[in-house]
Amino acid sequence: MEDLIEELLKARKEKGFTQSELAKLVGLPQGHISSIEQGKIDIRISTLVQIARILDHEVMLIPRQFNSLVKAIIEEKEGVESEPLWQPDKEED
Amino acid sequence: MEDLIEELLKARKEKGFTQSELAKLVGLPQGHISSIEQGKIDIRISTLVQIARILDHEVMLIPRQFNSLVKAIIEEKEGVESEPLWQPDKEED
DNA sequence: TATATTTATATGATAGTATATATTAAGACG
DNA sequence: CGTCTTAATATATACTATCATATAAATATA
Repeated sequence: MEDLIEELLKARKEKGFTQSELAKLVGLPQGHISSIEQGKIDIRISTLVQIARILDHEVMLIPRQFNSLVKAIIEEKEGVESEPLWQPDKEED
Repeated sequence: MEDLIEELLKARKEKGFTQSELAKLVGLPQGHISSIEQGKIDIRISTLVQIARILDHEVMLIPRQFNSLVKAIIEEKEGVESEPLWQPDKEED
């Protein structure tokens, strides 16, 4: 859960936003961004989604079976050319 | 944001849990599950994460560029054999 | 030091949460 | 049919935490 917060912070820095800039874009007070990034509060979903969107991210529910695959994609862990990272489960009908 | 809630409901049904069963597993009152699934409240991250975990899901922040790919994987949209769904961006150093 | 920029804190209104209770739904059986 | 019982979902009220507004502290730069 703190991971999500860390990612928000990382994403903000990557986009070069200050807390105030992000706050204005999201429509929240800057103080909230501060509290959030310090892990002082347990924000609501709508707040998370709002911030994530401004930072070009989407909040998604990932079925556990796909966790590592999705993480690999996001972290762009390339290099493993030997076997495919993913192939569709044979479930046709 | 309501999508996330719908997915929680779908996941609960798929696992065959009642609201009470889920509530007990998560450690929340059943009434919360009810309110959540009715979309009456804007729950906190920790609550979302707790419920998701019990339902074998993980809450993740997906960079926008990977949205459709991740969705395709999750929805197991197989069949598109012609071109690869994903290949690593050439960013090797 | 003075000034500007960025981040952190304090306090009252709003909304999620905990506990308990009520409503609804479906079956069993006289 | 009627109502008894049990399971499943929904609501009511007190308590706690987020959120809004404002202010303070910290950091940097000249």
